[in-house]
Amino acid sequence: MSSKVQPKPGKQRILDAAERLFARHGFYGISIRDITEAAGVDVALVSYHFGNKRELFTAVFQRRAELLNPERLAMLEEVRRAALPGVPTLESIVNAFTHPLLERSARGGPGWKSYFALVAQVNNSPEFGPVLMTQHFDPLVERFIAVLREALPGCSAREIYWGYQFLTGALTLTFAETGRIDKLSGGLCKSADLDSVHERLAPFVAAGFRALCESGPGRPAPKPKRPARPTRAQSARRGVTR
Amino acid sequence: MSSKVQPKPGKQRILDAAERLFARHGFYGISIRDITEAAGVDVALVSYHFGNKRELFTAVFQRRAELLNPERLAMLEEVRRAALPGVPTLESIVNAFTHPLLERSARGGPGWKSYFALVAQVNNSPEFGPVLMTQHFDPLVERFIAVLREALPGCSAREIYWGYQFLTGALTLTFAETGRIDKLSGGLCKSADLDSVHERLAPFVAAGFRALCESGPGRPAPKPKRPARPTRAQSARRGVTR
DNA sequence: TTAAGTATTCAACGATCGTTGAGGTTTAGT
DNA sequence: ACTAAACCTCAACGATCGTTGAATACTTAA
Repeated sequence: MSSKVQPKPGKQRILDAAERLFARHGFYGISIRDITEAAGVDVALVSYHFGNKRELFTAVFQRRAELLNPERLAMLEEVRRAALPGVPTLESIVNAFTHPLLERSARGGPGWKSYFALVAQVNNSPEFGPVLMTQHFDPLVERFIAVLREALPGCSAREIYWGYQFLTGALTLTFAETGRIDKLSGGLCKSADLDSVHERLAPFVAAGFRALCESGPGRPAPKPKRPARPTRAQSARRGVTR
Repeated sequence: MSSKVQPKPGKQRILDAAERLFARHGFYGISIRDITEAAGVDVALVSYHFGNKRELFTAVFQRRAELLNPERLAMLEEVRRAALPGVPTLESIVNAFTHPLLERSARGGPGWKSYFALVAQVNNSPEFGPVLMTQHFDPLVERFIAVLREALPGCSAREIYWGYQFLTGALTLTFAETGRIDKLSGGLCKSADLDSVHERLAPFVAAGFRALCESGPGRPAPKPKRPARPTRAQSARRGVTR
């Protein structure tokens, strides 16, 4: 035949369709038949190529993580190297963590957008999050946190772990691109405008880290030791003006 | 009979079981039979009380939102009133937004924990997020953002909307309680330790808001107008040390 | 006590679910 | 051209899905 109807092989077509549909409706919200019909292949191909539905899910999750993490790691080490003999700025560290993601989400094509939306759902899922996120991202995150600790030498590890938690929460909700901020802002902000996120996320998170680490070496003033001069956090808890 | 086997009526038993199971496995990950078996009632009761599965889902989502939002709104107005004739601190505003949630998640019982985990999943879902979050939380959020704009008079609305996006992302991932931070930190941080979150989230987010709004009245330096004195965000984007 | 209305159970419907075994087609090596 | 492996289709399996109509139990008010 001179021209093939389906240029891509079935395995990739399945991965692409599964990525798009899983991202929208979750693992249980999409059937194997939904995926294979969207991919234009037979139902049995999923079992043939991936074993079962669950393994297809992890294959989708793994495919782009393997492309992403080496680049993020290299960028982190480059940031670290360029700062020698000092330590890199918080902004540059956070940027190394988020830039490869936001860049591909903005200009990497629809597959990347779907992938990050899928990561957002998985990250907030008690069922899949602990398994998949840990499996595919933990080594990278541990290295990232180690560099953060270098950049914040006086800061306790707990503050940094919580800061990372806030960072990844903000980042993944952005990736979900639910369009909610579009409605809330009356069109002023757009979920798909990842460049706007790119400009704002690193300064936001870096300032948050600094605020966490300014509160003290160990705990951030859990109980008021000096009632005459309350910290900002304590004032906030009582609803006091500044 | 002297003692009834099931003290609660079936409708509430269904809501409780659905809340717990939907929070863990999502809307499609749980069948009506899973729910009714956990509740100890017949399958047909879901259709009788709620119409269909989807309406049960929204009923679960709505039940505690109705209890929560008036309290959050009242706390926000109280914070605002106490600050007159000035404006409340960012910390106190964020606290009014998060305290009623974190307090109930920490000490409100297992039902509340499940509920917030469900909200976390819905918030990051392209399918359910725009519908349910908008429907049940938008009026509250709009009021919250209006007060934020009062507290940040020189700040553009876009910065505040993006800041709110980062806030709600960090908050909902915390509510998901996937246990991932427990593993990452080697037990140093605990997902269920909402008091630790409570101490840190408001300072983190408030500092982030200030950083966003310091970058300029309109846009936060999207293109370098003065290359001789780059902003922190631009340095971060290039991976430059400080 | 009776009647009305609400709450719950029972049994079953058609549809769709994930998976599989057998068989057919295409590709690659020799 | 032959073979073996890889790729894909077809048809069907049993299980489970959401939903429903009819029948039963319980509660409430007259």
